[in-house]
Amino acid sequence: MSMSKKTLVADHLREALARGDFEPGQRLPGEEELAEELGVSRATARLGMRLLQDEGRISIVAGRGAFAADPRPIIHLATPLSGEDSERFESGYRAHLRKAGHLDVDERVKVSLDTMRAKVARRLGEKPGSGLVVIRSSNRYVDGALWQSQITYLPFGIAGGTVLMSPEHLNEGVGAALRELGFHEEWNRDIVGARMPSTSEAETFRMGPGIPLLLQERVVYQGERPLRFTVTLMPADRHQLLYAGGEVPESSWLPDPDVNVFER
Amino acid sequence: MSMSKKTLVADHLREALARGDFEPGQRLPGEEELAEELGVSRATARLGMRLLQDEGRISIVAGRGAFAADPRPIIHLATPLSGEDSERFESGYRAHLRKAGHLDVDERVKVSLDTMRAKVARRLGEKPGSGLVVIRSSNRYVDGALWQSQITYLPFGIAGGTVLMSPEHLNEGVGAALRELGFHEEWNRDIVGARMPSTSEAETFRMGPGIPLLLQERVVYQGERPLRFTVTLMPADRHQLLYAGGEVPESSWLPDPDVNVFER
DNA sequence: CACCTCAGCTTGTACCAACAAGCTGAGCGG
DNA sequence: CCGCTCAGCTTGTTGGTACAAGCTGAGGTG
Repeated sequence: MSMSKKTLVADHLREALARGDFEPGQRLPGEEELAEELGVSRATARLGMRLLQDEGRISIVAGRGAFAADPRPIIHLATPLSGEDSERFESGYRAHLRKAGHLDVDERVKVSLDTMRAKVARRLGEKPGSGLVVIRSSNRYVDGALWQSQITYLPFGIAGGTVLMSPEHLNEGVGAALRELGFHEEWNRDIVGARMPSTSEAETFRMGPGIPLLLQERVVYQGERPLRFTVTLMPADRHQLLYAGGEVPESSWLPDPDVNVFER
Repeated sequence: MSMSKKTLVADHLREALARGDFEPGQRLPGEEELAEELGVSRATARLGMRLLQDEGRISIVAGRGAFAADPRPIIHLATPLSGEDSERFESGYRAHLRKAGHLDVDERVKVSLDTMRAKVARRLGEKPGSGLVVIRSSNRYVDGALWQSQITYLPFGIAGGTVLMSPEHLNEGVGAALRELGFHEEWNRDIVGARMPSTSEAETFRMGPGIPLLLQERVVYQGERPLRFTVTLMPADRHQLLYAGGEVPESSWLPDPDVNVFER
């Protein structure tokens, strides 16, 4: 069984990467060079490199060349915390970003009002089409590129006419605002999945090919009543989610920055 | 700003799919047909279709054609449960698969003994290279294809010479076995991420291009002592993870089968 | 020194041609 | 009726050519 030539090209590069011939971020041989070295046409070399790109191992930039991938995911604490814990982590999150060399962190919040789409109505336990939802979209930008996109849907019966409808007066976050309004976020259900981004999503997140999108959906309840529904989109090479469960010792909450599911 | 032709091909198909012109699983026009219809070469039509494939929206099969994607993820309850709850869910998981029409469910367990790799040692809080680990790899097959792959690492000091080293006598699962040995799985830390599969991973899971791999790493502790480290690999079009947190009402544990983060 | 332009390198797009390989179903033979 | 073979359709691979477009740095201009 002989492999196809493009597979040989891909294997050649994969092995070189596994051997450590190239530091993360370092430039690899170009299409022309690789084609000559392995005795294939430029088209074939290109297809082989594309395989590596689709595996997320290299990043190809038009006009510059191919570079060894350098994923540095940031671990998010996804387990819901009580008030002061959540603040402690929030500051930790920004600090974590700063420590990784990302100084330019910006958050933009937009609030709008709309009728419920079918999916949102189902999550919030309402009849589709009928009610209104307050939609809070919060986009975090790091170094000018979209880092994380979050959309929170709140039933109008809960958020209508309250502080939750003004983007400015919400420094404490949605959870704290709900608490002040007399609601209690008692429990939540998260669903985590992944899919490839559409071309437009890949653009706004500035994701190269071969990078999946991590999706988190959270519905927060008080008893049987849904308080909010939050959808979070994150490029998977920059985000990983931490869930702690059971009787977690006080000292073990914070994530270990070295933990990373990409490591082999 | 005029788009490239392959982008036009991709847009043409994307819109047709969004319009609902094609049922999930239905065959789309082929490369040749599409090329003629849009006045481009077969090579260009091919590139355009590949974009859609990379987005996970269509699935291309050699010799047959392209088909509208039909993701039907199964929701896994990822929140650790106490004894009887976990059994209730385990049966629910199989039932869920059966309900989705997957009758051929098989699980193969292999056990081996090895020295610790650096990563495993770090998670289990041991010195790298020194200790031994018991490695339990459990692969679940559905309809003949690998559905989920799980590797559990147990320190030799815990699992060595016990029932955990024999694949057969472990119907109750690793958690129950640890309990019988006098250990208590008090709390855990999960990290969830996603990346694209390597070509070999894509083969064993029978994943088409454009489908990411969902990764879950779990370390289970008793106090400060790590009891086990489990890595789970799952194709993201067939798996989504459910995490419940806070004071969850008794009646709300089971996942709603209609919940699906892919729905727009 | 600051700014701009542009040559030259690299990847991106597009087309053509030819053959290989995978899949299905019609049709033949037992 | 069952099973096998094979024609015919569809995608996969490879080579070739040509030009477009993105990026960088050298070098000129003010």
